[in-house]
Amino acid sequence: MRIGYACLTVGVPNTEMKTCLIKNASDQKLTELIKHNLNSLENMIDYNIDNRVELFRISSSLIPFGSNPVNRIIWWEVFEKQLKKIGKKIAKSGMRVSMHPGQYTVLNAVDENIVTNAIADLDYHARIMDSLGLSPENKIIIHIGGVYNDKKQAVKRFSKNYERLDETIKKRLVIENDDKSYTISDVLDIGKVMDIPVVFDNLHHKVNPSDENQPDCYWIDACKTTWKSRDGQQKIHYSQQNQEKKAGSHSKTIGITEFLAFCQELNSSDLDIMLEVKDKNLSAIKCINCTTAKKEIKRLEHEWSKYKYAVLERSPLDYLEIRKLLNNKDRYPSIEFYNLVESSFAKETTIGNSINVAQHIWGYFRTMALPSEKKYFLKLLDQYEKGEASIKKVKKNLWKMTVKYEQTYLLDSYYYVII
DNA sequence: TGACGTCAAGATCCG
DNA sequence: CGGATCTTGACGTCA
Repeated sequence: MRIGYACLTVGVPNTEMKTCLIKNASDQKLTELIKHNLNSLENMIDYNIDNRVELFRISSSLIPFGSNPVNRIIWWEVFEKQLKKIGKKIAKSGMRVSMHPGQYTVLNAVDENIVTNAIADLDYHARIMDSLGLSPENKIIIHIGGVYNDKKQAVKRFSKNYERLDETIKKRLVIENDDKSYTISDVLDIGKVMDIPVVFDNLHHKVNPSDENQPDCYWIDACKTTWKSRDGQQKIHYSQQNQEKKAGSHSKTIGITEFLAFCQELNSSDLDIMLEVKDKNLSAIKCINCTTAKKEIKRLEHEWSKYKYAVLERSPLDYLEIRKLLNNKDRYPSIEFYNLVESSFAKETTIGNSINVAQHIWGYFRTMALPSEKKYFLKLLDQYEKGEASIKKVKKNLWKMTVKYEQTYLLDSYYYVII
């Protein structure tokens, strides 16, 4: 089982995707942006390799306006070398990547212009995969599209337009159930007839269920038959409901207990699970650590080094509890560990806790900080205590110091990520 | 015509 | 002027 995350990596410097407004999209600007984004992608891939993340979705915004005529850069030639280099890293590490054009790429549209745009967009996505030199198991996932008051005709148009696609797209294309129009049984019907692999999305299914009432594992098994050996291991999308938002909204983090219960229900574990969740790589590593066969305590200790100050800010009790939990080096208490982290994140920070943690972190720079830096920090902290400055501002200052004085231990801390 | 979803760019406000 | 916060953009469907 491989578990991964989508598009962006949180808490890792130099992994941001840049873009611009279409009116500012000059050749020079676009070239700069592409160069920047490819560097970010390479950093994300490096991060994934270092952290044993073997499944990853590449953002569609890698090449700004990648399928818009405004972008006339022959990027696959200009950046051929770096693309090949990144692709080699991916393939060599055994990582599987994918891409997912958004809800606005509609292959079955009535308007021919929109269909042409959709095909151009799929061309663009396939070109990325091709220029990375990746095999057809690295998929491009789309939804069926609109209904236009006549699902039968709409499906027919999907099939017809699918046949117009180039082989380099077809060999990678995968279809997925959505949260509004096409249920998993709709998509399975299409996938079986047209020989297209089907991705099951559990949350879309919850929001837009099939008439046939069956548990998730039934549909996952049903989708399995659409995955041929040339397609690689079957993939699904997994997410949890954000309780504070409307149905279908992704949760901030993956609740580990709920995730493991889901995994328990699965009939087979030869499955790739793409998480769709706000905290991205954080949840991916959590789920990987709780399902891995390599139960090494040092993995949890490494996680703890990143989570500890964010936990301490919310709950000193949970902080002590986790420290105690990780004391025994013969155990691998991954589930208890993440349950405690989640439980602390459910609590609010207090001004007292935040000041305590900020002072603790200041301790890393105490000996090298300039008097002026110390004065500014103390002033900020005083303002924060009186409600005149935000904790964000305090953290920003501490981040600046962390970078300046190269405190590597703090550079990875989620203290700066989870605010 | 606006909501939907997503994220960063761009615009504007504030001290 | 720099930093913080609000608004816009880019895409297509549907109510």
